[in-house]
Amino acid sequence: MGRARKSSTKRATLADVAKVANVSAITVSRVINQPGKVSPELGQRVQEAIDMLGYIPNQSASSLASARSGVIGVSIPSLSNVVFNDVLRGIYDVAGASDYKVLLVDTHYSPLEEEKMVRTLLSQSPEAMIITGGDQTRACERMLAKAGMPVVQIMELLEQPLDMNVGFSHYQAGYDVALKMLATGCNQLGFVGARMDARVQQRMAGFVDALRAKNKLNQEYIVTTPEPSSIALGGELFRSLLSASSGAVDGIFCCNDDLALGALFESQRMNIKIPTEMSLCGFNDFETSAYVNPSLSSVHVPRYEMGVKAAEMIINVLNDKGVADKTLDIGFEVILRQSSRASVPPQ
Amino acid sequence: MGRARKSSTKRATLADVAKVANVSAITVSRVINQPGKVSPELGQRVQEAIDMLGYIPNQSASSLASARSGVIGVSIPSLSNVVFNDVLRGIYDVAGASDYKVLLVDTHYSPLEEEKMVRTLLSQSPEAMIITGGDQTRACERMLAKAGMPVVQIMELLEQPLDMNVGFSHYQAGYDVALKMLATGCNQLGFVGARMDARVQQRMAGFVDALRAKNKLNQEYIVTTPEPSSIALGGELFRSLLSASSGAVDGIFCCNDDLALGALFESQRMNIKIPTEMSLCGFNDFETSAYVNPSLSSVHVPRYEMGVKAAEMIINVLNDKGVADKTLDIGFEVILRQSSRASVPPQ
DNA sequence: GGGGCTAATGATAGCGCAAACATTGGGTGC
DNA sequence: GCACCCAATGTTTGCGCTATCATTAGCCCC
Repeated sequence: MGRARKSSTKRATLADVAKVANVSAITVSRVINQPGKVSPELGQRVQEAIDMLGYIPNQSASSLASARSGVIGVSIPSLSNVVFNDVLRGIYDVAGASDYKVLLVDTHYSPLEEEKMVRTLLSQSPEAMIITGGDQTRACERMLAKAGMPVVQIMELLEQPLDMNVGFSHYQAGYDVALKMLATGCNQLGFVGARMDARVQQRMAGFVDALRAKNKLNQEYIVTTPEPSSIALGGELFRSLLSASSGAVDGIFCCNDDLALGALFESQRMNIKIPTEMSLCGFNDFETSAYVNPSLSSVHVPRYEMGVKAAEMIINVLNDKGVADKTLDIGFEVILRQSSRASVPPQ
Repeated sequence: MGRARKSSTKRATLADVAKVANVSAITVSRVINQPGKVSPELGQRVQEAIDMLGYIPNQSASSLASARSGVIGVSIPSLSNVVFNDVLRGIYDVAGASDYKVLLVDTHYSPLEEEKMVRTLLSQSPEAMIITGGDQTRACERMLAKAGMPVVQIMELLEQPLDMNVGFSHYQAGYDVALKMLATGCNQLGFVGARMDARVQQRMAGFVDALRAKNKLNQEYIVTTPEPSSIALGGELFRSLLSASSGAVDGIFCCNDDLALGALFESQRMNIKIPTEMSLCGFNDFETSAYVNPSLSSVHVPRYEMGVKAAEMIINVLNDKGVADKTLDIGFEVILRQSSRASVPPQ
């Protein structure tokens, strides 16, 4: 099958182009990679041969010969979590502008799978890597160190980054949310979390520590599950927390906006008044959160910028421009909306 | 900078491993690629050498020597549109299970950029390609044809697919939505669309044709914009349509759930009763749509399955298993919820 | 006007791996 | 006991490209 094909059955090579243009192979290579080094007339002749043959360079051969792949490896925990979309967009935008390709893998939130995926990425000889968080296995860290390439860890701020780091403090964000919710008059604060990956745990730790510091911590008001987040789950956990607290809770910090929206929609169905009977705050600031009624308080994170900065750091290092600071705190902002007591006008 | 590095400064090669294990290079290659062909003792010895050196195969060299890259190229119009996430997840799940890597590019909804990106993908010598829709440039089609590899076009059903095709009829979906909305008692139907890519245009065409067939078409009730969709935009377009129709419209088909949710939230703020004064229907069936109050009618599409099927088709062809049918209609389902007159119980 | 430059092009070699073919050393059948 | 076969391992070669080192021709300077 597929034997018969128009024109030559095999992909054209540099040598084919060279023959047609009546030049040496290396000249064709230069027309493609260093056009300035070839005289305009010859360049044009070669270009015509390239077009005629529909020549597309073989990147494997190029990588092998030059030890440069033009690939940046990126590892994220989940393709379905919208949060990573914006980051990815930032990475792709910057990488694309510099003619780097992005090889993307999904670790399903598992360090072991991450290790396997990083191995896969490394086998492609990327020139740099962007990975999520700091939960790598020892073996994974060793591979990365051995590879000796620029690495950026994103999403969170690490104590001891492998190399470079762009993120923000989830702990501080959780802490700030607690303080703000207390300031708006909540007295019985609860926490709802799902998936419970490292970053969610940090948010929770900050939230809990703040409550403890203010002597407002009630362990029974903390509901978590390893299940992945969803709006449906947010509704369920909301009900769980209500019954666990016998309805005493008057404010809930949900570890992300999925859960928070689920809680908000469920509270509407249960006829619980928001924010008068119940305050809600999410995390990640989805677009929906700003427009739902009542609008949802959340923590805004400049995710696109985080991706951009991570990619820029890498491009700079690859171009020997150096990097001012190996660690960048991209920050966050707690945004109080109508789902919080001291409500502000929409948007 | 970065000169000093632990252990050998260069990545270990097959030959290095071979020397340590005191075997030939090809034996090491076999341990990795065809373990059954090596005796267990030797295999073990080689494996130890691999572990000791932290050897990671060089995929570029492997691709060059074997003419197999293990890469599937995937091209989607947008990284930020959630719709493609589920499809991608399906593709990644199937590809990963068969040890194929996915190289993903983003065309920003531009056929010209798609052409450039396809060229980039082809330079990586993928073994197959998954691309979105049927709007390729002539040059792009030519490249793909010349490459002579399996290609699956996804998201929509094409009249003349380049090769294989998995999708559904956006036209039919739009048509069905119109009929269903009319059946629930709407009389003055409007359409709101953004981005207006090929698929949105097909939905609109189906919707419009159905209205025309029922003699219910009013061109003034059609509001579109080339801007990308968002919830915010949904609210704006909703207002536009209301004023364009002097408030006469009693049902709106939004080309996606972003716009529809924006319209729904805006209608709440304007105190327009849904569905009694206004019916709404979106497209894509986001999770939010099922849980928002009132819940939003939408068109459900099995996106994850679409990704899975596309990847499976490719894997089958690559394994010479053949494919039953080169075109697969994955279908859709119009789901009426509380935002439609003949409302059904939530969920 | 000759030494020494640069710009433009070419020849050669080798990147790391696997395909293809070669070799070895038992087993197997009768 | 001998022809045959297969399993296990090795040798050679080349995939398509670019780094490196020639080579040539023009050119500048004093």
